[in-house]
Amino acid sequence: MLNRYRKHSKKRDAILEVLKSTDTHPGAQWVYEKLKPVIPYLSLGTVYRNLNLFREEGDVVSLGVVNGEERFDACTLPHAHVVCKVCGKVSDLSGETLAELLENYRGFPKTSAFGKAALDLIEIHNFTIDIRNTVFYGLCNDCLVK
Amino acid sequence: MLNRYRKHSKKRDAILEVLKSTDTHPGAQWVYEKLKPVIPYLSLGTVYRNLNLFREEGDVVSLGVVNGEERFDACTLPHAHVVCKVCGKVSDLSGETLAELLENYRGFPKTSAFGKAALDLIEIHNFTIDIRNTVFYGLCNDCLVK
DNA sequence: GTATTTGCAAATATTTTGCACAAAC
DNA sequence: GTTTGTGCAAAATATTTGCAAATAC
Repeated sequence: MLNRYRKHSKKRDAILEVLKSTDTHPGAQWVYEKLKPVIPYLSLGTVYRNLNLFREEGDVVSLGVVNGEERFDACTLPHAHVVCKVCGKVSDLSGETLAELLENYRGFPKTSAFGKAALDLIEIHNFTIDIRNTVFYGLCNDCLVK
Repeated sequence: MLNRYRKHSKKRDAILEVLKSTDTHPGAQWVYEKLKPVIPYLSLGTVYRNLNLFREEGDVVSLGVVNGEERFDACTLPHAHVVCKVCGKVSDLSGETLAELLENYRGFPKTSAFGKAALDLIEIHNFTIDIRNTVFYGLCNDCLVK
């Protein structure tokens, strides 16, 4: 898409595109299985290499390892995530909801545009937090009733 | 310690003890290396098996995978964590600080004893969150200045 | 004596890497 | 034509598991 990469590659385009087409926050295997029927000469290694490239370039955000597999989000707007410990489902936490969580955090400037998702770094406990990598773990409603 | 396990084991005791003795939120390898000089006939598999047992029994909390390694906390009082993306350092987030974060979350009962760390499950976005597994990712001050 | 725990090594699962070939520019 | 990207297989890494021997009760 953008020309930040050294050379153009159809497979790289396809990998980013399929990531952007979903809100399931998938891992490498999912991307591979989704693309393999369309791009027969695709290898899993290429998916891994490009996912890492995207992360380094800031085109995707890693949500960490869920059930042994690293999960990614191609939406890089500042937002946190909630992860179900049982089924591994990952859902977005809207900037507005997060703002409600954080707007009264001591030291956080009340006048900031956080509620408008304009800020993604906050100071907390001597850590500079990237809110996009912040994960709340718990149980989704489906797994809770079981 | 407690008799919830089927049979007593000195090695199991030692593994839980060394976990409780530190605030570094270590992984299996760290526990193994710490104990190996003291308990020569200790195998890494035993550490893994007991860590999983502790987690199932609720004696330790998993903080998820940091730099490819699962990290644990033997303090099971409700508290969240902040993790440095670069060096992997894990720090505790006190119940009071977390309460500041959450006390104005819409729908969260203002009268609850959350600030006293008496509550560790919160409802958010259709997820029931276990705050002990909640992780804020970012940069610690040491890594930020570099 | 029976059931559980452990050492050890092999198996598993995910991700990374080396290298020859292909594609991009 | 040089540089970058990819397929493929092997390697690396963390964790789990099978099984016989050891330990707990």
